[in-house]
Amino acid sequence: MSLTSAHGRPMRVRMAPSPTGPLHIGTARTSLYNFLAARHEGGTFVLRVEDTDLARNTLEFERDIIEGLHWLGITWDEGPQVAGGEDIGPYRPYRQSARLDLYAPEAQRLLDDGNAYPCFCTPEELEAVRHAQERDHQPPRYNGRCRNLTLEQRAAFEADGRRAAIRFATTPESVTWDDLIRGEVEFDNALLGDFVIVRADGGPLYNFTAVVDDAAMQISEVIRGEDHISNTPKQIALYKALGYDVPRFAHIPLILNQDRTKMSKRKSQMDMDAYRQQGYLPEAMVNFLAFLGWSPGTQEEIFSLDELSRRFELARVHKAGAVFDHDRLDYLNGVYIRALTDEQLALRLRPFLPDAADDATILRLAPLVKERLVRLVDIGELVAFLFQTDEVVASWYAAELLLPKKRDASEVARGLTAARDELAGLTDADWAAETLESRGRALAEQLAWKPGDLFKPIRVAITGRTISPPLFGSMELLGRGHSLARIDAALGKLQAVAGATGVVR
RNA sequence: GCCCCCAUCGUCUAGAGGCCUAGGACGCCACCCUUUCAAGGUGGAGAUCAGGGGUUCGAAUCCCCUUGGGGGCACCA
Repeated sequence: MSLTSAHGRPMRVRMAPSPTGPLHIGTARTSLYNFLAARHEGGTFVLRVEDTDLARNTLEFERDIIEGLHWLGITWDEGPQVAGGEDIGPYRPYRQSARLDLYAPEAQRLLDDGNAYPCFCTPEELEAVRHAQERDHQPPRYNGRCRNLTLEQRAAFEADGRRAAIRFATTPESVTWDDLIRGEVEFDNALLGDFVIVRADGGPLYNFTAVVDDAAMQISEVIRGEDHISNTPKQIALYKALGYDVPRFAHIPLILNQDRTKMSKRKSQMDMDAYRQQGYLPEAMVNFLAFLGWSPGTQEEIFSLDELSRRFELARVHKAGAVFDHDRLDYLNGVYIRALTDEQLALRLRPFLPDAADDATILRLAPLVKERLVRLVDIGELVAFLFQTDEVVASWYAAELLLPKKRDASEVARGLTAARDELAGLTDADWAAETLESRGRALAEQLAWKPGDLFKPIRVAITGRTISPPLFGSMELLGRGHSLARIDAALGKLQAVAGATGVVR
């Protein structure tokens, strides 16, 4: 069943992030697609760190990217497994900063074959040309000034102290490739202009290093974002000039902001770590990301990473971009939270709760909040009442909040007092949700109140809010002493109001 | 400006000529359940398949044009 690549070998794909920023949604999604394609085909997934932009890349970002991918459950067969760590795999090293020596000979080969030439133009000169082209409504591209310099002219520039960049000499011809997702794509290289492959300071540039490395690492399929489509003709020209086999290309659709522009930091939350810190589960994130541009063709929508590996096919990836829909992510996160056992949920909740919360309490809490959590971080607000003093909780609400519709303060005070007396009769040992509920209901019936009317003031007294986890479970967790104290505090507040309006209890 | 890509409910999508008076999910609305909020259940609104031409007995599905949207045009990646 395993498909073979363009060259008859097993599939080898790669993800090549640049550690110039933290892991973002787009990188994660492209990594996921590469990972899934490799797993589906029984191929190899390579991680290569493209850190040639010395000015912008950092080890911290590399760590964020690697850890973020691992958090999602994405693993790779070759490449660094930890930031700054040792590379694994037969094509070591996998960090471009450690491969610098490999690019120079290839650039020299291009020079020797006449496929590249030194360019002495300064940034200012280039800028001037660009401006002139813009003014004349010409496409902005290199004018080829240095392409046919004589040896004397080159020597003169060098004597002048100028350092040359290396430009690739583009052949004006039409290139075509059969994109795995888009089908045949055609491009006229005459429009390209001679692009720089090595900077004047000797630093090799992206289009060049990517080609040299992908060839060296025997990459068979290049799966990357649609924003790279326009790099493809340049790279194909490089592959050919260097005498390498050209891999197959698959350009996946972009992830979009709400306004359908390419997802950007400005308009969307892009850092994966931010989602992690808010308590999005990696399972939900993976499921969500996978469907941004792919679907199995059925009505199923909940998939684990393993199931995705089994079902994912590049051929089913869409061409159109997909908007990142937070509502849907939230929904999926809820689905995955609800699917957790209490033990699993308790474990995941730990980092989102105060240190005062002990493991036993968290475990008892889990079933109470499971159906109410959208993100794990929401646990804080939901159970804050458990970790605050009775005084603080009392300060959260005004006495009016204790009153159900159509019941005044003195009535509620009466009901609450009855509840307090009833519950005070229970021992610590009897203080369990089931008992509390049956006593509460019996009392409501006795008073001829709707249960809800009696439970509302108790709820506010216990939790300080009108919205809370199930009342009796909450009281059980809070314990007898604090529960009774909080009801007393509520009664005190009612008294003040009733007193002010002249109503005697 | 030039080049390339794309186009089904607000959003994610099903759909590879007849099964489509276009299906599912999220979101939204209503009702049910219910101690609040959720969760769950039921139902509903929501897409003249961007528009126009073809091809065909028959088109969301194939072709062409138009329109709209996006991406790219660095000594960044």
